[in-house]
Amino acid sequence: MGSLCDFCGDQRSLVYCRSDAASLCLSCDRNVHSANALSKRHSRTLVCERCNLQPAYVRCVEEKASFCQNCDWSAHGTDPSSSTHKRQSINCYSGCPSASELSSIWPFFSDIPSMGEACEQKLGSMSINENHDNKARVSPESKNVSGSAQVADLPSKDKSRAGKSSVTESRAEPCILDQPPRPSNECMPKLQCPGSTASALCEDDNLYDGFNIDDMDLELENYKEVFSYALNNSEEFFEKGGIDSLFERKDMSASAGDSNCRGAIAASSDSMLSTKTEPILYFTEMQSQSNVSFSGVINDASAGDNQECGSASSMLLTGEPPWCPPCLESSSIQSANRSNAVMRYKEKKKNRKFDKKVRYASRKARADVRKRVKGRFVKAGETFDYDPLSETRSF
DNA sequence: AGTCCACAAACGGCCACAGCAGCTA
DNA sequence: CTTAGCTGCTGTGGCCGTTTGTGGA
Repeated sequence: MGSLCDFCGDQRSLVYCRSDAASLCLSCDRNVHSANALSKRHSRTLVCERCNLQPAYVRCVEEKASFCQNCDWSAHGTDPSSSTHKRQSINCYSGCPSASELSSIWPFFSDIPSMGEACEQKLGSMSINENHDNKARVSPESKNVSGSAQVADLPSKDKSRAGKSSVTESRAEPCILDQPPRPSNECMPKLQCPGSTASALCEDDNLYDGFNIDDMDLELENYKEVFSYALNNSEEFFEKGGIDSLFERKDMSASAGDSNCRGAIAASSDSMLSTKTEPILYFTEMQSQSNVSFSGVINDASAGDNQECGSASSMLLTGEPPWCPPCLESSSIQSANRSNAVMRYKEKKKNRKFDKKVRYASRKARADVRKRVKGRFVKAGETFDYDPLSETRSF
């Protein structure tokens, strides 16, 4: 039996929203995410059926269960008998898909206990198109299944920019191994997947082991093009949850990959507009995510066990590029949304903890007892103004 | 609307030295 | 091939100067 819905506390939670860091039942999922344009962008996926805490990224055909990366590893990574289980990547979705649309996303949809039934009851008559009654919003939201269409809608200047970018060049083949390719469908909710690059990474148990700064540097030209937008349009960037999304993704990357990277990223998380490392990461994010949204139906394997990359998905995976023209909403709604977004960003930033990881405890132990002068280490035996042990001053 | 100022927060450098990797004899 | 010795690099925490961000006048 799974955990209960974080919203109603009554029904069993079935889907996980990374942006909200919440597990929801289908009914609440729809209620919550049909509230406004921003929430519609939230990327959701199935909740892990083992831990019921993390978003699932893979489904085991044999066990008919969805797993987050951690649980997948514990279930399949260590047991030779189960390691051969056939597994399918699980797609993310946004908007408010109907039951049939969910079935399209997840072929195993009806296998999920109580899912199909609940869905038919609660979502049967629903369609994602309902949520786009405002035609002004249709272009980026509901009509968007293939990212390339978005690119085509871009103003000429941005179009050329996008065209030059490797982002558009990397669109393409569906990357799901086990799932049959599906035709593009305008009624389908947006499917958010990381594309071939990211999925390849995630199919590997050593997530981001291949994380290579040098490789990214090769894309510096593109990075500049893309990142310059964030510099010039920082407010809109924030409105779309950009910084948070970026940070969370970076955090994931670092923790999953190189611990050295983590410190650098965490230390400079609030100055992303002024450092080199982060825009590179941002570009990488843009690139990999764009692969997804531009290629239509792809897996969301990049999510992996990353609990925190959800916002990245919510912003970038929706297929709406940061340079996308704003919707034709009333200015008051936009203003309110922006205020809310900025407020949420500040709140999250405030609560965020950069738990520095000490790699060498022995060095830390020494540093903790080392005498100092104005914070600087001094040679043994020399006068000091601060002794961590006695917290006294020698002069 | 644009400019200036004050304040707060964040950032980066500095220091000594144990431990580690790589190299040579 | 193994071992010892050497060299160069890394990382550790607190302080401080500089830079950046923010809000009010």
